[in-house]
Amino acid sequence: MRGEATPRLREALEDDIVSGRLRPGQRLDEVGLAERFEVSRTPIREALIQLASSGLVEIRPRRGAFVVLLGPRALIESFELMAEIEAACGRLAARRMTPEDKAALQAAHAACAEAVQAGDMAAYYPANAVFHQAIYAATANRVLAEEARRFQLRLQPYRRLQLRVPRRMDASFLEHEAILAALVAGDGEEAATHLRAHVLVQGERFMSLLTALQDETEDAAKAG
Amino acid sequence: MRGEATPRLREALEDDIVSGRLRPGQRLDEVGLAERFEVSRTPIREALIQLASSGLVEIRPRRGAFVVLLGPRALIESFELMAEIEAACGRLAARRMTPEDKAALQAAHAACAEAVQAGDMAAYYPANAVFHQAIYAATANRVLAEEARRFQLRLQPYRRLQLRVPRRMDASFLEHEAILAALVAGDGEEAATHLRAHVLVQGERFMSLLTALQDETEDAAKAG
DNA sequence: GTCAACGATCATGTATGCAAGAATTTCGCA
DNA sequence: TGCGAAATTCTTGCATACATGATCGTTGAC
Repeated sequence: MRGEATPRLREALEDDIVSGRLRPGQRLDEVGLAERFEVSRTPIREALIQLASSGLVEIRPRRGAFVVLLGPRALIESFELMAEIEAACGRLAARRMTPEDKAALQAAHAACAEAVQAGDMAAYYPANAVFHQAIYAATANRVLAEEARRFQLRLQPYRRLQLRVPRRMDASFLEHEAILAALVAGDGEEAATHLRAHVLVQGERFMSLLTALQDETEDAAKAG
Repeated sequence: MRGEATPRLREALEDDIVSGRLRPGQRLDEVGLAERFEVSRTPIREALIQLASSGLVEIRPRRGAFVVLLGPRALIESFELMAEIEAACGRLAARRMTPEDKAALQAAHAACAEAVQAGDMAAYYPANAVFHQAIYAATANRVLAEEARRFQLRLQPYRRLQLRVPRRMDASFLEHEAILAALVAGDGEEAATHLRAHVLVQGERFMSLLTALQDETEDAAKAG
């Protein structure tokens, strides 16, 4: 294996976490990972440190690395921050969008529309991510775009659960319509407001889902 | 050698960079640092990776670690992002400030006032940082506050140069007054607007200063 | 029978060793 | 004397070795 190992490991682990193959709270054993990826512990450790800095992993000194498990409070706060970042992206994107940016955004929106009409949630979520990334790109601010992408990744493991919220996809798509309209019209404040609400409502829906799941778990615990 | 070395090294290097003892663009030799701190290369590498993730250091594969030197474009973009983050902090803080938060903010403002009256720039800059941190704390959102602090650190090496901008301190203090008033009045949008402008103007002043310095450097290069 | 303390076991944190790529210097040639 | 190429040197990236602190099981006391 010639290429650099650490970046490859970071991406692989990142993908495992974001895709849900590694669950929040799960312990990441250095030796185990080293064996699995057929490298020594050193690049594993370096990858884990990077993931910790990007917020996907938590390293407790002398106790090991764990896939970050955001508590209810941290989740609310994270969605709130994400909402503000997205709002900022919308503000700036509305003012600076090039025709190419608009075309890319509309294409992403069309892909979302297709997924909605097909009722295909599995297709909607990546399309949704692309839609938002198109907004990031249109800000003409790479630092901001990178920050937005970081947080998108960070919340990805939790967003996945939203698949279980009924009719969320249709609502999301309607919100996208309003966002797109504001952006195309060049109305930054309007775009910011819609985007903020769009992300916040996701967070709220998610929190209710979470409490519901916790109740289920508690009931199961009591029953078992 | 007691306690963990890596966190200590990270903090030490962070401090060196933020304080300006290590200049942007400077190379960070692993062996040299290992000797200086009397540890092996391993914890040095881990500290550097962490600093890279927090944006203070850039690691170029096989070429070493360097104190991040933000180009003009990245600087503008970073200040723009910082402006949006601070604006978001203001929006939320205005709505959620407790009496304790207000007291802390007013105390920080008073410390700034003292520095201004004394004409003491060296005292004003830390006081200014405390003022902004008081706003972060008042958001009641630790994730957001942490993010704001990260970027404050990241831009610190560049802000220092602003000491040379004449009358910036007085202008900054007047802007603080408007921000404080909006926050105490609970007007989130007003606070956000003032904070955004406050940070953006810093960025703009800084950019003009930077181009001036570059001209000087070029002249010196031509002359030398 | 329960709890606490001690010891064995294991994982992490750090040090050291080694190989491959980058930087530098020197040597050859024009 | 100036430029280019090869070889040397140096540094990074990864592997391995070792020590310290955590975890878990066992044993003993109450």
